[in-house]
Amino acid sequence: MTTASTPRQRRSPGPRRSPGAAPTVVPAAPLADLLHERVLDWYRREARDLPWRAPDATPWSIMVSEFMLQQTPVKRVLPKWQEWMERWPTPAALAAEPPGEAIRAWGRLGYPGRALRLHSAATAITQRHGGRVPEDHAALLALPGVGEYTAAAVASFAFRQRHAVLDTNVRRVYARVVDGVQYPPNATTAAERRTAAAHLPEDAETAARWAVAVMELGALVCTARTPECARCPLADACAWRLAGHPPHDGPARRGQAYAGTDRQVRGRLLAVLREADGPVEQARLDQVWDDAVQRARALDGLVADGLVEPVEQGVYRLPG
DNA sequence: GATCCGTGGTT
DNA sequence: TAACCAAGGAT
Repeated sequence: MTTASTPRQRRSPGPRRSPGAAPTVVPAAPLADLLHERVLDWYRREARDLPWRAPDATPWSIMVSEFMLQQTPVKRVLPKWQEWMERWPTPAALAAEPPGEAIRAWGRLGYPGRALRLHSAATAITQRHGGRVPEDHAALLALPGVGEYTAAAVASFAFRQRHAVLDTNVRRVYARVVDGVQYPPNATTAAERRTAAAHLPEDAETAARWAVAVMELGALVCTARTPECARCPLADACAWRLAGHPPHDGPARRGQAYAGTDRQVRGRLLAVLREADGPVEQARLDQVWDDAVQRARALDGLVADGLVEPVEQGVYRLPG
């Protein structure tokens, strides 16, 4: 649900503190306004200088960054995003090439299905939206590979709309500051959406800055393992800190095994196809994994997912 | 709602 | 070192 049409909080034009003045009486302004000022001030000072946040970033470049950043760290995305923007500066440019080129250019970012969906999204944008990334939240959500988070992120970051942008960083900040727990639930809950909506600034532009600022706070200060509360602008208001940093209560979140899984096999198979110029013989694919049953299952899965295309019996390539 | 889907850096 | 973590999405 978008929060754009359901403003839940007033924004009273109460007296502002002079910049730099120490907070004296906290309840003077609504709590939310105080949090906003703190985080926005912090963001002004500490935000990373990321290219997709630059004034000349386009909605498309922002959307590409969001796809790449789905489960992949900023540091690894940066060089690949630069390459993509030079090669495919518009959705139409990407759509004009076969999907296999997107998969190849995705390199080792991981989850290559994202590359395929981004190519599909570029095609849809070119065909259905005149080559321009749609501003409408529902239209964004309808694009392949665009889910709740990405739709809100693009609408907020690119089009300055008022949406709750709930990523893992933001969820962690709210879990700590508001709920007083170390970690958010495994899956996003309705309660979390309500919390995020309730803390969203009224004004759209302010909401957009708040969205990226809270995310940045979670990424740089309120980190998963070793939060640096000493640097946190919300430290004195954080329920988790005030409660003495109680450890996560409940079952440990199960780590995702990788070694020996189909995913690892798929990764190796696709790596061979990515690095090859053209179609690849079965014999070359057979070398990446001993277990023939698992190997065949992984290859079938790649074909079923549209990441690999059978050319003829025993020959495969990236989709053309 | 649980599982699957890559890859590499950090602790 | 094994486990954890990283701007999620689809089924």
